[in-house]
Parts: sequence; structure tokens; C-alpha cells
Amino acid sequence: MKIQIYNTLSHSKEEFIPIDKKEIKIYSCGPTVYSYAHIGNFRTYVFMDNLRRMFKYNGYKLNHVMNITDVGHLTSDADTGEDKMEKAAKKEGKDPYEIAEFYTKAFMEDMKKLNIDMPNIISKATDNIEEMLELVKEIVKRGYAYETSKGIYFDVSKLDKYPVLSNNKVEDQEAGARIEVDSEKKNPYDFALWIKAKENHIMKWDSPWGKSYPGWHLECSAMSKKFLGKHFDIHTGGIDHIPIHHENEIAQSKGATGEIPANYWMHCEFLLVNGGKMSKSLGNIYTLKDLEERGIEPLAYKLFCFSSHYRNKLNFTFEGVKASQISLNRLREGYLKHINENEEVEENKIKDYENRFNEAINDDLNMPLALGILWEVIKEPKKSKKYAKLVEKFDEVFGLDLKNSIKYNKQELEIPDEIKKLLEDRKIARLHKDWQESDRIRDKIKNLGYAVKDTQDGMKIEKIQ
RNA sequence: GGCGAUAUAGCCAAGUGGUAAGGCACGAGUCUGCAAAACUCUGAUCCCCGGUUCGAAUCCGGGUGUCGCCUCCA
Repeated sequence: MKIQIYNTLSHSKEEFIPIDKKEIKIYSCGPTVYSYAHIGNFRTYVFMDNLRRMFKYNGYKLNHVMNITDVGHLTSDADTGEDKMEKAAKKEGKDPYEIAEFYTKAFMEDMKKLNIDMPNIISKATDNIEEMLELVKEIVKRGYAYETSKGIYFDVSKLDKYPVLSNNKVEDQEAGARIEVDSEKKNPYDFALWIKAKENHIMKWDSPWGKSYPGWHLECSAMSKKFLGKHFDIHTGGIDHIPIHHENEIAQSKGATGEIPANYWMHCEFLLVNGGKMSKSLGNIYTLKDLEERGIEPLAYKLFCFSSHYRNKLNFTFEGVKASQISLNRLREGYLKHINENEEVEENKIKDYENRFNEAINDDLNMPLALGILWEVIKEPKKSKKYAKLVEKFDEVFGLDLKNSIKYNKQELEIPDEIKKLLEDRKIARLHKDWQESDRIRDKIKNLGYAVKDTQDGMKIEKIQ
């Protein structure tokens, strides 16, 4: 079945044609590990996960690389900026490498909670210094870069075209540009490939230009070339990467090899919070932990991401993500309803669902549509494990771990002894049909932060969020 | 100022020429001593104006609104 994906290079949906039919090569821009990743970051990784799963569902094998940026990402594009890693290290009174290790670990844990299918190669920038240095040398050798007192700069005027991804015109940008002018640069859009380290800089390496460190864009060019070769299929990232990071990556690759490295460039739109952008000053940056503290599972956030197409902005509200938590619970209930039943189902119906599902995901990852189809299966009036199996199959793409629904339903809560005692008392009161006492205890438990529900299987207790 | 998006029921959102998927909320009902949960049922002619067409949410023209980027950002 044909797969259509949107390519930022052409600004249109294109049929996906792999370079090698057996294996698709993908490079994804990973996190800069200077602090906890927020839910906006994770929207992009959920998208990445989706892309992986969609290709696997279609029978492809993947060779997929993601970088971990642990050096060279400056707080400003004017080369006066501090390295983010070193800034965070200073703030926390630690070594930059400790910072990197700590937040990388936190990132990986969150990715696991989101049940994200990870790239087979995950590599740190600091483990690829040699490769980066080689790339700079090559770019310099081919005449695309020059040296200033601050470092080695890429000369964008040497390119046939810059930029290639966005329709920005360099001339139009200059008027509104707020970047500090560096008189040593030949063109305002020239960017640092390699930066000469100041005395107090911690992360630095020997190079032909003295102690120095790589510019941010370089690592992606070096790693993709190292692990995937100079020409691969897909490059992914957030939409914010389009105007600077990916333009510069393309520039570097053109400088070093003469080619645009990837055939397809895919970008995930931003997550908004309460209709606007997330920013530290507004205090609306949330992490998965923040959600968990409010009783929202990471997987519910993942489901929330599927409510909108990845190329549309998605507005995050707690109301919205709570709705997704309820939906997730119901999906699990629905799945379990089918799992042990054997009512008759027509094979055609299964086939029809599969076809529609395939069409949805192969049409540039139309997850909202695919989700609608999942609901139809879940809500099938005839109960059958055949539908449960179909749900499992579709879930290979959603990655919501629905086959383990039972695990999530059994809430293994740590119930305080005090509550346990009250539950026993209530049980007794109920045996005596002493509803007044029963309700009194229920209120008491509620005041202690737990909700009691009387189901057919007895009392259930859950923490009130 | 430049660039890029977007406008569909209370909210989220799919649908790109043939008379509006799905989810959440609300309401009604089933169940329950009551409540909660669960289950069932219930809702929109698609920002405005004009045009093309037998037929438009869907194409064209013109408005208006909202958002993002142009500084680091997924």
C-alpha cells in the first residue's frame, strides 16, 4: 500500500519511496539534555514514535538514529551566548557531564513511560567529536568556511540557494533581525561550525584552531553521515528547526558532500498551552511528572496527542488531557470486553476495518482518523476476541499498550492502614444495611483523599486527583 | 514589516466537490439503598461576503479573527 508523507522540502504530500526497499534510514533530532524535557518536546517524540510504528506496520525495517545534544547548543545564536550545558551546570553546581547524564536518564525514563519505540542508535554529541572535526575540515577544504577570532564560520553566500526549506528571504529578514551584528562575519546568516573556547570553558577539545568545541548544527550532520551515510531517507524534528537548525544542517552537508542529506524532511507542529505558546515567563511549561501528579498517565498524554494531526497545532489544557485520560480508561474497558468473547463476526468486517486503518495511517499519519476507527472496533456490539486482536494490531501503531489493559485496571494502590480499617468498618455496616453509617464512612474516606466505589466485584478504592 | 498556519457542534477534532467520522462534556435512561464507575440514547449545514458548478465545509476572489515563527526553543 502506498504511503504518503508530507515533505517540508516540497511543501507538499509526496509518495514515500525508500532509497533501499528493505530498510528505511531515519535521523531524528533529539533532546538537548540541560533540563527536564517538557510535554511540548514529547509531542515531537510521540510523532517520531508514530512514524516508526507506521513504517513497521507496513513491513519495513528501520535504521534509525537519534542524537543527544550534550555540548555546543548555545543560549543565543549570536556567538556571545553561553553553552546551555555549562549554564545549567553552573546553576546546579555540577559538572556539565553530570548534568547531561542526569537529564538523559530522566529523558529516557519519560520516553519509556510514553511507550515510545526507540531508535536503534542513540548517540551523544560528545562521543562524535572526531567525526565533527573531520566534517569541519572537509567543509573548510572545499571552501565553504572561514576563520574569525571566534571560530570557524560557514559562508552561506557560497551556496546556490539559502534557505531551502522555508520561503524566508534573507534580505527581508535582515530588517527585523534582532541578532547582534558580528562584524567579522561575512554574511549575517553565516553560522558557527566550530567555536574557539574561552579560558573558563569546560567542554573543549584540541583542534587545528586551538581548544574549542562544536557548533550545535554540526553534530546532526556528522552523526547522520557516520551512521546512515551521506544520503538517507527521512529527517525529523520540531517545526522550530525549519528556519535555522535544519537549514544549517543542509548547508553543512552541501558544503561537505554537495548533497541535501535526506530526501524527506518531516516536522511536528508545536503544542500550545491555553491557546498560546509555552514559555518559562508564563510559567506554563509542564513535564510528564506534573501531569502524573494530577493523575494523568503519560499514556493519556500520548492519546491526547492523537486527537490532532501532527502538522496542526495542538492546544494543551488540563481539561483536554483529562478527557483523554477518561478515553484511555474506556479504551481499556472496551478492549477487555472483547478479549474473552466469541460472538460471530464477519471476516469482511475485519478486513474493512484494516483497510480503513491502513489508509488513515498511510495518509501522512492521520492519527485522529485512525483513532476514530479504533473506537468503532471497540464499540462493536458483537463481542469477540477477534476484535480484541484487531485492537492489538492497531495498537502496534498507537503504542498505548492496550494489550496490558488489565494491568492498568487493577490499580495497585498503596492504601494506608487507616483507610483499610475504614473499608472494613464500611463493609460491616453494609452487611447490616446500615446505609447511614456506610455513607458516613464513605465521606470520611473521601476527606482523606480516596474515593470508594461499590461495584459488582465489591468495593473499589482510588485516589482522588 | 516578512514568512508559515488556521477558522467545522459547549470543548478537542476528522473530512478537500455529492448533502457533516470519532472523543470529551451536558442532558435522558439502565444498573445501584444512594452515589460513583460502566453501558445505551441524544446534538452542528461547517467565520463573513461574492463567484464557479446540477451540486461546495470542500474550488476561486475579497474580507475578518486567531496562532506560531522571524532571538534559544520540540
